[in-house]
Amino acid sequence: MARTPVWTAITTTLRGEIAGGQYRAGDKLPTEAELATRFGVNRHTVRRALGDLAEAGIVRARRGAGVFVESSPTDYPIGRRVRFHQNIRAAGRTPIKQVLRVETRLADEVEAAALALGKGAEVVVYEGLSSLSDAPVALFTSTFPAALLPHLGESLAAGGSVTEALAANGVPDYIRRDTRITAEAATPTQALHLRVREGAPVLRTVAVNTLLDGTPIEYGVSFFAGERIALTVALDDTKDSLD
Amino acid sequence: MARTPVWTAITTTLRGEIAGGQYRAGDKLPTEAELATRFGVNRHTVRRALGDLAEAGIVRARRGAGVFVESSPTDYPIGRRVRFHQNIRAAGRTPIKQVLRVETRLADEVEAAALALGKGAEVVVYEGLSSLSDAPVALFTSTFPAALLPHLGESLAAGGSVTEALAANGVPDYIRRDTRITAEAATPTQALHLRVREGAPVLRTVAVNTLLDGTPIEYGVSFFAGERIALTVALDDTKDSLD
DNA sequence: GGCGATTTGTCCGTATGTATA
DNA sequence: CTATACATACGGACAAATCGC
Repeated sequence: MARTPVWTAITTTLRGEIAGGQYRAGDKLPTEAELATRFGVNRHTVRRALGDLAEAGIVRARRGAGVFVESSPTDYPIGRRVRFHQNIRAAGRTPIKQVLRVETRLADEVEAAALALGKGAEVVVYEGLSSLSDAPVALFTSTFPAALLPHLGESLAAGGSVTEALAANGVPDYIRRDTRITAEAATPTQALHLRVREGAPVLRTVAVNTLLDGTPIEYGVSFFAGERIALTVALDDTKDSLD
Repeated sequence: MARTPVWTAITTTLRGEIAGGQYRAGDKLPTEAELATRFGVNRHTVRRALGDLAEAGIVRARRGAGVFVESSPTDYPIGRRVRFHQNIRAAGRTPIKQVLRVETRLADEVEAAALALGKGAEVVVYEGLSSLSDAPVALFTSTFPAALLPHLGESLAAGGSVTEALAANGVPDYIRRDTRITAEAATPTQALHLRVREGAPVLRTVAVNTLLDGTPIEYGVSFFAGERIALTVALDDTKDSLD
């Protein structure tokens, strides 16, 4: 059995702590000596791990100063009215949306169930890739009931945001009903689009958006590059019922 | 470059769709012929993939009837007042909590910042493993301010739930402030505890729980077996401000 | 219960690329 | 370099189990 080298474990641990938000962009990591003590290894072993992170552009070492976090994952808030573009622009970065496919076809069983459609109903399917400053972060597939939104396809193909396309089709507002989040290994196709290695961890979110009256309007499955994006669940401004 | 076999990709895709909730336990998958058409491969190739899922106990084939989902991931709701034990018991399953370590020590920088503590403050650290019907699902580390909860360590070591231990120490209620979710590859240690293969996708959640007045009371980092657990964010009963 | 359509299980064979001796 | 073995992938045929009418 091939044991994993110690430095690999250290790399993974530190990468995880940066991804998890313990250390944010600009933060200074503990000194090499401190890390060596913490992991119970020699300072050279820590350096091997830090070297890997530096090569990957995650940290940068400055002689005499310390090792600093270069890039930490982008926060992607999940909430009732989350809109990808608005959120990201608010964070001062430039979002890019690339349309991979827009088509109208019959709903499969899963889609029909999620959108509360009958058998044989048509859906508009929108597949795309969201990027941030040249780094792809999310691969998404959104499904809309074609009957409610007859001209949505053309609006989406134009390349704007989903919110805009929906607004142009008479849906001024919508809310997120629920979201399921799982972690998976990237398939080859996902790896290609998200520019991660095959088998790298990705976040899958499955969500249903509804009109204010509860009518399902969008069924979306998204895959996020797990180590570049942190989904945040903000529950600050909410009140819910008892336990 | 070693190409990945087609059947592997199909296995991963189907496993993901089951994990993502498209197909729930008891559901019937599309027929082999339908899947073959969908993926554009021969029926035998689909069978190879289904065979793998069957061997892993994820699906079960019944001749003449179809292929049915055997096990789908457990829902783990994230909300303001989420308690692991209560939730799971509500789902009719038996939760087990295993104490790996309870200690009191000085807070490191990250912990101090999260709990709004000064330098040199002491914290109670509780590390454990949550299981469900013999299957480990979450590896967690919770950190509490020792000053506010002087006897928490003993309560936790007794093995009850965190909610109970906090209640016994004068904290009748607490709420979750925010949660960050990322996907990572399992380290060897995590893989061992969660009984997944090394490098398997895990969900990392970082959360801060506070008293009703906003005082941070718990800083927790948990790792979930990504393909056995689906974090669900229910936003049904909430109202939040504008966009 | 019977019958036919559907669906999985098993067997035959063919071809191709890759790793190994 | 050749021979062999193995995994991948496709195609077809038929048996056996299941389900709906």
